[in-house]
Amino acid sequence: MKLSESEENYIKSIYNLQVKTEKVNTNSLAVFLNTSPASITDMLKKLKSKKLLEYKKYYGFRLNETGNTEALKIIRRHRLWEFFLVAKLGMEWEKVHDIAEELEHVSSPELINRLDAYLGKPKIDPHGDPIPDERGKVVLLKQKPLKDLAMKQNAIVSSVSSQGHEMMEMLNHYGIGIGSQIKVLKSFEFDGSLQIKIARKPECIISGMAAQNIYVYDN
Amino acid sequence: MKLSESEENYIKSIYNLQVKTEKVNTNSLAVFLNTSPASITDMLKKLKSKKLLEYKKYYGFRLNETGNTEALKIIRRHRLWEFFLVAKLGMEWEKVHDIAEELEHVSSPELINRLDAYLGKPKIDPHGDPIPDERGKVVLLKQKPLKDLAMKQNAIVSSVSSQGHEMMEMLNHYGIGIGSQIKVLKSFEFDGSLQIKIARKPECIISGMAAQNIYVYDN
DNA sequence: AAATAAATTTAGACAAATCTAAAAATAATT
DNA sequence: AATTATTTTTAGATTTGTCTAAATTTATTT
Ligand SMILES: [Mn+2]
Ligand SMILES: [Mn+2]
Ligand SMILES: [Mn+2]
Ligand SMILES: [Mn+2]
Repeated sequence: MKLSESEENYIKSIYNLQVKTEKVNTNSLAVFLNTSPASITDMLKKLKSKKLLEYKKYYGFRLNETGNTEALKIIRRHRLWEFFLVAKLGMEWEKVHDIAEELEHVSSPELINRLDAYLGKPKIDPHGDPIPDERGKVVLLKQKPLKDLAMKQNAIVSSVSSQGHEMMEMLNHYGIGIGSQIKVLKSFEFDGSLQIKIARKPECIISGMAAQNIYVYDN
Repeated sequence: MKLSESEENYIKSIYNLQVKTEKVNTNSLAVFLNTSPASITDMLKKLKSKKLLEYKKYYGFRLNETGNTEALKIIRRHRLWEFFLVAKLGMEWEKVHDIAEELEHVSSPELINRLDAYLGKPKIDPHGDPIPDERGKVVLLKQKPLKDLAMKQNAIVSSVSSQGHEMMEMLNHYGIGIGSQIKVLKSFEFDGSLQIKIARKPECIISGMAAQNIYVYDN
């Protein structure tokens, strides 16, 4: 299926919103894509006519099987490029998203499969998100927000839900990265803040908001 | 200067045509880009208004200094990606052009400079064409068509003017590649065909047309 | 120097992707 | 159950890049 760059961006965004909500609605996609709701409706019509999604007017929409497959291809490209940019070109974690946002639209299957092999068929991207394989299969980590981690339990930082510059800055400050060993020492009920220990780093305290946006898996 | 993908394709094509002719004309660019002459005129107006070229109606056009600089940036990206695809991903010479045609439009300077460094700041692309450096400087080889090479003179194949599948097939058949050592043993005036010797390959005869499209430099 | 041919530009149309403002449908309150 | 608020869709424009067909300009022949 040949898709325009815009169509691809919409499909990928719908996929990402779908993870959280059953049905996606016009306004949330408009906010996510930073466009007007009218533009969303226009594109929904097109995607529906291309049989990529289920869409009942006024009642939200959702990718169908075909749409999902397409979304996973785009996400695969996006995350492989992010991996490349960090692992091979040594770019910073926070800068790679925007570049991958463009690279993901170059859609030669041979290119992507060779890139995949060249990178050693990586399973997770620099933000800790899983990279779909050639058949569109993703290995989901059993991760949870740091705030739900049991006290004194050893865990590994697996991903962060916000991947912008601000998050990066904070993580760098605390010396937290994807793969860091982490343990919660104390939790303050008042504001949800946590006292934590990162392996080979001094103890520190992070906010409840941070604790909600950092994901870990049990070790 | 922020340029659309189309504008970039036009600029790059004009640059490439300029190498051969003093002024570029509407029809040749239309043929080159496989579009209608009317579309060319439309785009020329836009590029002129963006002060990227000199254009006198009915009398042809030419990139100005700014246009040239932009063209060289696009060509740099194109050729670096081609180099990457062949050198790192092991793709074939004939397949990389179309992919680079898309990759070249991803225009993060940091990306390109890191890619350049990662590749070891290569000077020529897989087709033998020079890669402009960060400042837009190109090192031009003193090359000439094989048909103009003196008899029995040792030379190196430096580039080929046609880079499609057909050329690739023929070169592969004869065992000719960029960098091959070559010598002309005999020239047949009747049709311009040449008897040649490639280092470590059997002698063979190539057509006058081939001899015109394979470039070499003296050794 | 006309007449004819070739190249180029203009006029007008169209598809894609977006927008704003107005209308319509659905949801939430009183 | 009305009224009000929110969400979503439609109507109508706009920009970009393209096209065909007609008009215009330049080049080439006779
Ligand atoms: Mn994108
Ligand atoms: Mn990512
Ligand atoms: Mn291109
Ligand atoms: Mn090349």
